[in-house]
Amino acid sequence: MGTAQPVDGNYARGMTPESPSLHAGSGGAHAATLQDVAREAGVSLATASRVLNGSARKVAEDFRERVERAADSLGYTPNVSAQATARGRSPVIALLVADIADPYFGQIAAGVARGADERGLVVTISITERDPERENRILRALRGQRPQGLILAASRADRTGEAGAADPADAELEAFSRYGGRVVAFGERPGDGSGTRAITIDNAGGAEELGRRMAALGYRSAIGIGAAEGVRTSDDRLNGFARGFAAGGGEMSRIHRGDFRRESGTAAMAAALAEGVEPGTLVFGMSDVVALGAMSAIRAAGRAVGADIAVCGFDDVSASGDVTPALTTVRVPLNDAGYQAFRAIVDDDWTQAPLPVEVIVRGSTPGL
Amino acid sequence: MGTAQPVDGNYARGMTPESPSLHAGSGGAHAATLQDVAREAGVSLATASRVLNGSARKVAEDFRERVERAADSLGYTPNVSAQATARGRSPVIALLVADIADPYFGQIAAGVARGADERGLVVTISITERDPERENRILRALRGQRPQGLILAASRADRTGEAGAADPADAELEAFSRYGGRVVAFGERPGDGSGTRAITIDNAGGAEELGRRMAALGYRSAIGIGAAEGVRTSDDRLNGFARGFAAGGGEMSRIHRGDFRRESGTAAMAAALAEGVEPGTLVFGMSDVVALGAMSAIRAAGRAVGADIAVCGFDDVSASGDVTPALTTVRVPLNDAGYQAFRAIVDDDWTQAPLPVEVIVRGSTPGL
DNA sequence: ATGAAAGCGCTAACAT
DNA sequence: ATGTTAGCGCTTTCAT
Repeated sequence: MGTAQPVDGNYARGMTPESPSLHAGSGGAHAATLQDVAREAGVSLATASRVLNGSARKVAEDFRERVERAADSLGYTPNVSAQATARGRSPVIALLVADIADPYFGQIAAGVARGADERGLVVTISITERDPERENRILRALRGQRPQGLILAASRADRTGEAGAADPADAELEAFSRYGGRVVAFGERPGDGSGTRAITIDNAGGAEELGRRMAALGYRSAIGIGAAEGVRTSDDRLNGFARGFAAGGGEMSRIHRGDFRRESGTAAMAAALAEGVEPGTLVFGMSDVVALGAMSAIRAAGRAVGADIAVCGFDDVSASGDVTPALTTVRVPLNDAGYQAFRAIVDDDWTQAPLPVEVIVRGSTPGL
Repeated sequence: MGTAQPVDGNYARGMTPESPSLHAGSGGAHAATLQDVAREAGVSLATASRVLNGSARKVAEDFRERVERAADSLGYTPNVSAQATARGRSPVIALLVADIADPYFGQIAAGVARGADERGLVVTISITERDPERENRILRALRGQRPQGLILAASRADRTGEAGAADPADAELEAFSRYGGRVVAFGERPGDGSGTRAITIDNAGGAEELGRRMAALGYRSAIGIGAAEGVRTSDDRLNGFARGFAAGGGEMSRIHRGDFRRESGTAAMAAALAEGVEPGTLVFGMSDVVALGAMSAIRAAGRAVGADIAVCGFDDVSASGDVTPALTTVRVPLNDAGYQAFRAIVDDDWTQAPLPVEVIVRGSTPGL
């Protein structure tokens, strides 16, 4: 146990679905079962099962062939649910994201999917919409799937835990790992005594370096745009940036808070502009998506991004390279991070491979 | 049959997972089963089952309460796989996309997920990477899940079918619908006598209108950037645009082909530039992602987007509004389209709701 | 090496 | 209204 197995031994065996018997039944026919295959091949259920799944070779060559031919001609595909109930474990990895249309999660999901495919695992995806209650509901329903693993991206997992504050989700997660499922969370989980594994991105370090570089460019005053206090990713990035920026002689004058959505960045920036923003000020959006929103607010206010108001973000989602001026940011290997999460689920002895972050200076932060 | 049912009657009943008995077993404990609940409640398996699932109320109030209390205290969650094997149908919708990190598919996926959540259905996601062989493999493996439905976004479904050319995937899809699953494809499927339902986006119409508008803006010469010939979405958009543009007195001089990826747009545009592009020329990228790639190639070549070389695209992904100049495009309600696909699966009597496309003129195509 | 048979957790007749 | 019981399709002892 622990090591994932292919959902289906014959995953790659080139069966031809257009075999005759497939076209037999019309209306509500039923898919061929193992029974059907066994009968057709004139062998027992057990033998058919042994052939069609990777159990150590114990079947005589001629039997094996008969079975394979039968399976082929019937267009047999193992019923995953049945396999799961029989085996007591199902070949699914459940992925929880806040919003799959957000490029940040899209990248992560792509990485997870890439890994899952390698192992013939199925990935299910659930959307939390950043609503904790919704997340709890989903978590509970997910447990019913008895997935091999659970990947929490952008959930309340990403919060600074108040010591002793019992999160109902915690119990749920514990139940998960107790029953053999592995839980992987993006961002450190505070009170995790349980088997939860964490995928950590060096948010603080990357942001600090960014802050330093921005100070070196000549910026001295910055406005931060972040999520609510207590959201770890946001806090780490904001604090890291402030530290690096201060080290270079700059100062983060104020922080406007919202959430991770683009509109939030727009609104925060609009608020900042309403209070007045000096030319030469630097705006640090805690994520590219938010920074992009801020850029649009800056333009909407008739100001210019760059020499007038500089902007930088974090993540390096693909849109960041497309805007003009292109957005200065910190590149995060999100796809790899997703892949890592997958590995954290399937590898018994897992240690996170480094996920190097890298500052990328572009036109949105010209030297002063 | 046909109408989807919630995966779990007690999906929303607020159970508290942190109940005592949950913490009983340590190591490889097993999740509470219906048996456990029935025993704890002192009722039969059948009664427990009846209570815990929505079957018409036939259970006395006190029994019902006893069962619910027991389920609650044991932290019971129905085993979805077991339910699926017993019921003969599983609560999953399988979504096939080319690349989940692509905003086009991300939006669609979000719409599908939104719908699935309404019905308590699970959505699994598979990545084809636009590789037909890979897609076939996935299709075959997916059949094993016996999903209620299959949503094909960006697959070879989106190809002009050569009459009689037997696509191996076709047989697979037919098998799907024969066995009760519903198949929904984005883009018309040519030879679909089978139960395949199609989500159609008015690519030709939207592109035609775009072409007209661009001609009205004064453009007379356009370069198209599209996918390989035979890819329906691309063809429809290219042809529609050419028609509208011609109607307004313009002419699409040449077409550079590639695929749907951003880099493909960059490469195609680079090729076009190498051949020489007159100022005042309009570039129509068959999708925003491709158009964005083209914009970057234009800049890389030291040319300017807008008055020098105008660019327009199709889809209105969110990045299109962020670039400067912002990209003129045709807005497609992708999220709604995904939701529609979901409905096409769960509604027996389904007819596609209109998915209005709308031309959005922005700075990348200034009037001449 | 092969087969018979007892589960896996749940549903759905069929009794009572 | 409740309980009994035979499946669902597959895996996996346990005999042979």
